[in-house]
Amino acid sequence: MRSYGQYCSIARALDVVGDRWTLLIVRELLLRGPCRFTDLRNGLPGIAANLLSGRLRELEAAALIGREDAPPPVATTLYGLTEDGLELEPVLRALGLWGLRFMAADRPDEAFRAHWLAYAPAWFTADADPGAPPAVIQLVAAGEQAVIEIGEGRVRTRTGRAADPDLTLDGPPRAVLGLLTGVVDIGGAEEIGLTVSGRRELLTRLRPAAEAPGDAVTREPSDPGRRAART
Amino acid sequence: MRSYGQYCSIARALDVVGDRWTLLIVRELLLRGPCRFTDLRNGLPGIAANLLSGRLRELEAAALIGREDAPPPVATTLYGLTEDGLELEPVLRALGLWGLRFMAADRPDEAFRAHWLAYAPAWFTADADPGAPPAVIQLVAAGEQAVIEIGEGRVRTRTGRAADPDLTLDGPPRAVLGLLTGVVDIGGAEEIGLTVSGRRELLTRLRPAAEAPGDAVTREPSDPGRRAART
DNA sequence: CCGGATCCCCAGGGATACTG
DNA sequence: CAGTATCCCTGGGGATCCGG
Repeated sequence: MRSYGQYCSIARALDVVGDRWTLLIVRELLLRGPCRFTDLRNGLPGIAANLLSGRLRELEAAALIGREDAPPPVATTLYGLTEDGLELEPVLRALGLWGLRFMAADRPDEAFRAHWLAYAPAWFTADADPGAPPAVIQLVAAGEQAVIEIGEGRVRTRTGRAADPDLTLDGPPRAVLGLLTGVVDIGGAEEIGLTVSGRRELLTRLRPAAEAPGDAVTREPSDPGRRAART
Repeated sequence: MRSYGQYCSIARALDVVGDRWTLLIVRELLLRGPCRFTDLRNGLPGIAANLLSGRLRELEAAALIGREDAPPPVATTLYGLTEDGLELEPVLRALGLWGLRFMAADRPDEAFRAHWLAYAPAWFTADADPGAPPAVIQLVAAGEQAVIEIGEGRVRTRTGRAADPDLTLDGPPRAVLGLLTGVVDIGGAEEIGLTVSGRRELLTRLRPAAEAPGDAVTREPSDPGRRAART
């Protein structure tokens, strides 16, 4: 990316990760761990191969990712985040939290992947009843599957199926994710195709981070910049 | 921006603010409050006028900014952030914090503005001794001036001059900001041209957020995505 | 099949000039 | 002051092709 030429940490950060696709590549590596070229391509539907290869080179030059040769059984090169790259997680969290507000809009032909189904509840919900016994929720959306495990105040997720879930949510992505992240209520979710089976009351245990008091969205009273004099 | 076509809140957020210059426009409005076209242009050195006008139209369409007609004494239109736009602050904070690591590199011909000098200590430092009496630090860098006011556990800043500062820091931007944000130590800062006059011990009271334990950079033990199965 | 490289085309960005 | 208009050119999208 052409540099903005501004001595400001936001501008300098964007000099490095402001290019199109760059933050989404970091998202993939953050959510899935070290990936092969093809894994990345599959997790980034719409990216051109030359662009991906170019970005990987740039990211390696900036030391945000590293290239490791996998041992014999795999025998291919894996791309993984370096420490600097991993530290972009707060940026992606903040961006993803802010982006929740757009998840209610219906855009039928968007791509969808299981690990996107998994990270959203892990990042944007909390266990509202830490003392309660562990519970397992199965998610199914657009053919992709993920599992939520709530317990000990944590919300953990993984892709795939659970052996014996306490609750199963099945429906279009925006019904499943919309309900979990709080942009749609349960009535609205069922109206747009959500199927709920099992212990419904578990839903009240998952507290969406969006719009909740005291979370990252809430700004603190001190707002330094706004007070900046006009010279 | 062309949509990424992915049903993921990060991708959808980038559909809206991922375009070149867009987040920097939001930065300006966040730091300075409602601005005129010319103020924005001045705070965004390097942007082309047509591009700025186009972005403002897009941001207005996305309801991140609003256009208000200022009362007679000004008699011009002001651009200001809406609630949705203001809520991008955590994103810019995270990005700016991550970008601090690049602030040590010397790029002599970068542009610099007083309000960038002001926001960095306000966002990225804390009062290490909340019980101590209030103090005022004058910053001067590349002809731009800002003031830090520490007191009651808060770090507030504004552009301009202070009447009677307890400490004055003067030097190239990367010496002043590098020292305050912790990417350079005081010895290194003086080597690259920092002049310190007044009560030096005040510097120990400003604790940089970067690399400090328990701050936003530190990832929590649960790392959901990394555990995602490979299908 | 994996990991790219090459080519062509076009939209979006940069610089400058101009106008209400 | 607040933009618009124009031109040029880079960088991204899409397809195809190639070596391992």
